[in-house]
Amino acid sequence: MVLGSDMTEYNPKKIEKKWQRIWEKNKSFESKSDKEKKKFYVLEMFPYPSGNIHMGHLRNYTIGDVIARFYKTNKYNVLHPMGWDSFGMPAENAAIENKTNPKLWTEENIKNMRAQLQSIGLSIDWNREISTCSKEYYKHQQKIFIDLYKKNLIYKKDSYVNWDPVDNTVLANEQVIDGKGWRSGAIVEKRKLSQWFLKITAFAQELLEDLEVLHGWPDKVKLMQKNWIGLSNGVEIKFKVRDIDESISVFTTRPETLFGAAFLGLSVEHQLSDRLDNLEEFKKFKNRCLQTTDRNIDDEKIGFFSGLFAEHPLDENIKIPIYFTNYVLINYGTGAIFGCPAHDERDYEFAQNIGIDFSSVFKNKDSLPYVEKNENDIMQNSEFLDGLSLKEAKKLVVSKIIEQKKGSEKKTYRLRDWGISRQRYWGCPIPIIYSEDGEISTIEESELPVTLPEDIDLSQNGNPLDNHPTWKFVKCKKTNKQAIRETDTLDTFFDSSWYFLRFCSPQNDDKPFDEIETKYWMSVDHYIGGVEHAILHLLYSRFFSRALKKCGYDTPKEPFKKLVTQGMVCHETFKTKEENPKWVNPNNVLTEAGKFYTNDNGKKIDVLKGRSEKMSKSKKNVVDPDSIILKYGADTARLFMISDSPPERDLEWSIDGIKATHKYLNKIYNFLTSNKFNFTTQFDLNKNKLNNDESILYDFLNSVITNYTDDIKNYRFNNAVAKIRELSNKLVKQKITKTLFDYCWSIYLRLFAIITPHFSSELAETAGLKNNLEDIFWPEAEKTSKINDKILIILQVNGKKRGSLTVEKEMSKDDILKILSNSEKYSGIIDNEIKKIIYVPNKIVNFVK
RNA sequence: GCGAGCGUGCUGAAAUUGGUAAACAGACAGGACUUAAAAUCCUGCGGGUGGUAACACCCUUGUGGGUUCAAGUCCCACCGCUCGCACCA
Repeated sequence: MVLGSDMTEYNPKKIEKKWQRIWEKNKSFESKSDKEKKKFYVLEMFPYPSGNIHMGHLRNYTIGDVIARFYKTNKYNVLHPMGWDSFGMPAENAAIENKTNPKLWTEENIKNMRAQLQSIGLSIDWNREISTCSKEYYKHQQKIFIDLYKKNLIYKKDSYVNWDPVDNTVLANEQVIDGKGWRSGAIVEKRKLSQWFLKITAFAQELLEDLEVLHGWPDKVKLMQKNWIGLSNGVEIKFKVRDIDESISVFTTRPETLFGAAFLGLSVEHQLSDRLDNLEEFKKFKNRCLQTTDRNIDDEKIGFFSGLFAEHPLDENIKIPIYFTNYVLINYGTGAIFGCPAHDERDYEFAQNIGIDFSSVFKNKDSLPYVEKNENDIMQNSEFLDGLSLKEAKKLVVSKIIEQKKGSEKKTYRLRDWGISRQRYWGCPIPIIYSEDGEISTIEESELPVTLPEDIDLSQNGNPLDNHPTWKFVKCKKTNKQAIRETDTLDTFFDSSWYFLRFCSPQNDDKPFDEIETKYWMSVDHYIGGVEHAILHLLYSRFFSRALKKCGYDTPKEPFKKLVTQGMVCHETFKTKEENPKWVNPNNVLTEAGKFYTNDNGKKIDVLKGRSEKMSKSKKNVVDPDSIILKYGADTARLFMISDSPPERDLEWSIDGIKATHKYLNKIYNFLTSNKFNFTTQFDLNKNKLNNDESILYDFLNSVITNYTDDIKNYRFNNAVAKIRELSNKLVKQKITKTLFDYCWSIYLRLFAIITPHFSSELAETAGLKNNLEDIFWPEAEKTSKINDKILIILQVNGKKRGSLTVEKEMSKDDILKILSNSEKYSGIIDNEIKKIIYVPNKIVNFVK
């Protein structure tokens, strides 16, 4: 294209730097609490500083930024901070690999990623930046730990963990692959360790019930949390063990089948198993059960007879054998069940394996196992219940059990307490010491933080804090006795369960957060992040808010008012055709005659196109956002990220899409620099002076403002982009009066600025705007703007379109019929065969024949 | 196995409370400009029938049924895909 004399070329690199500097200099995005102003807290889930931002970050932060900028121009006091979830294993692993220190590695990464995020042009208040691995952050976290401990919301208990015998460390479930340690390859054992737990189950009911209040959350996420908490209503029943002074409690949701009990099944981790622990046979059995790390539904159900019998709670003459089994979970209910093989598939399978007799307790239901629950089924083989319906039997059994003090009604949750101990170095130290006499005490508040030692040796096996020559040895200040520090560190989910509170007063040295500030800013109005955090992080954060409240902090119960879960960024994948196919980077794939191949040192190798999958290093389909921003600019990248797919859906990455997006910005930039216009916020022309086409355009402009605003508010960014492109397509093509031209393009830039801020700011400045674009109030649509009062009515016969008619708005049915009968084209529609005419004003006339 | 969601052109998608299906894009094809290419601009782009043509008509939202004047949208069944949980007593 020949450049016009006045035209300047679109140079994103130059203008993006320029505007980022201006925003920084003007402190455009710093937020101060201003009680007079309405606040808006936009937060994206903070990143783990792995070294480089990826497309998922780019998408996440673009979405958040559009919202933050939208509310800012709508004159809200916006809080839009950023920080780093900077503790965690990757740093430790990288440190071992690169022979460096996790702290240095993390700090390097943060520096790099901060620069990358800044190059996107995000409207972030960088003054509020926090990092969870900094002393200034974890000092307060240790205080929170102590507060929770004092309120009995943190406790220590023995629990079985995944233990890697080679690396001498505990592994998280996701680090155990096929029963082996992900790094060492050693077979993972279950080992009993004393671990710290957070009592999240104390809030199970509340966390469940309050889901109903979360109107701004996707139903899907709420349902996932509901299922995760997993409430079931049932009865806890005590079975007396014969000959010894013990009883076993079991939980059941089907008390009406109590006379179908053929055995008691106990987890090998049930405390009663201690009695058999010196039996060599049993030890073997127990180990076998414990070794299967991921207890699989396909595992054969095995049992070990305890030698003991229980009494039936409602008939002491019935003797029930007690078995230890591998299919009863210690973590659910009481770790013991009564087995009813006739009416439970698992118990049925077990009874078959062991050879236990059983019979149906429902009349005419002899095809076993019969697991349906039909309220009208009639009982049999159940003593005093015989002849009653299931419904009646249930009621009667429960009342008898309660009456005879053999048990009570109970709610049970699937949710378990949250284990927060990690035998790792790179995490927040737990502020606890153990004196020589075994007493556990918390560190004095004045002595916080307990800092991590920097001179550590990561090359040894096991917990580096435990291995450190001096760190753990201390003297108890209170008793002057020798003591040892807790060497476990906290799970990083602990770090991220309250960071959104810290953002409200990130520099406060005295307290985790200043309650005047949190009172103003909390809750987070919009929280945006990946759906993979639907359960853990979000549930933990909800729990923390409640737990902190119990500790006397003034926090809202629900931290996140509205939750937006964005989809993944996907990209096409290619594989070689070998027997063990290798992934091939799409950039290295060429096409020829509809076939795909790649070049390997001059050799052509055929490859197969796979389906589009989430970008990942292992599938070699990653595209680095940095390179895209460098080549096409941040505005192109931002616009592409939100143009095509709605946020909650997966986004298909396409370089053609990026190119086309860039082409569009280029086109508008060139057009507006060669067709000079003056930026204006006012339309000072008598609307009656507009010609017909112009008044249609003016109406359209107002409809764009309305719809675009609505779309942005509701995260329909792809629709918003479609509207604004429609507007610019019209404006580029149509010849219009200068005043209207100026006004329309000014509106365009104001609307578009939240998506492409550098681009819009630059063009607005070129057009003579002296202030900052983001300080101008969001445009408002003129509600009375319908200069053009015509409307399109669709004509249908039997619901099928037969034509259309342009009429005055709100025209009556009779008037429309009159027009139709006078019309040459449509008079034929109206004949004697019409049975009925359906008229929907301003929309449709349907003739039913 | 249980629970949830989704199936619309070659592709990403759009379609307020049921009311013009395919907006806005991408890919592709043709044309203009050019020695040529790139860039840019213009045109076409779900399928079919008839017509030289403007145009007219028919079909089309995974499959089959239903409700309704009217169904992509609501209801039932089936098929397919995706996600979450998974021995939860």
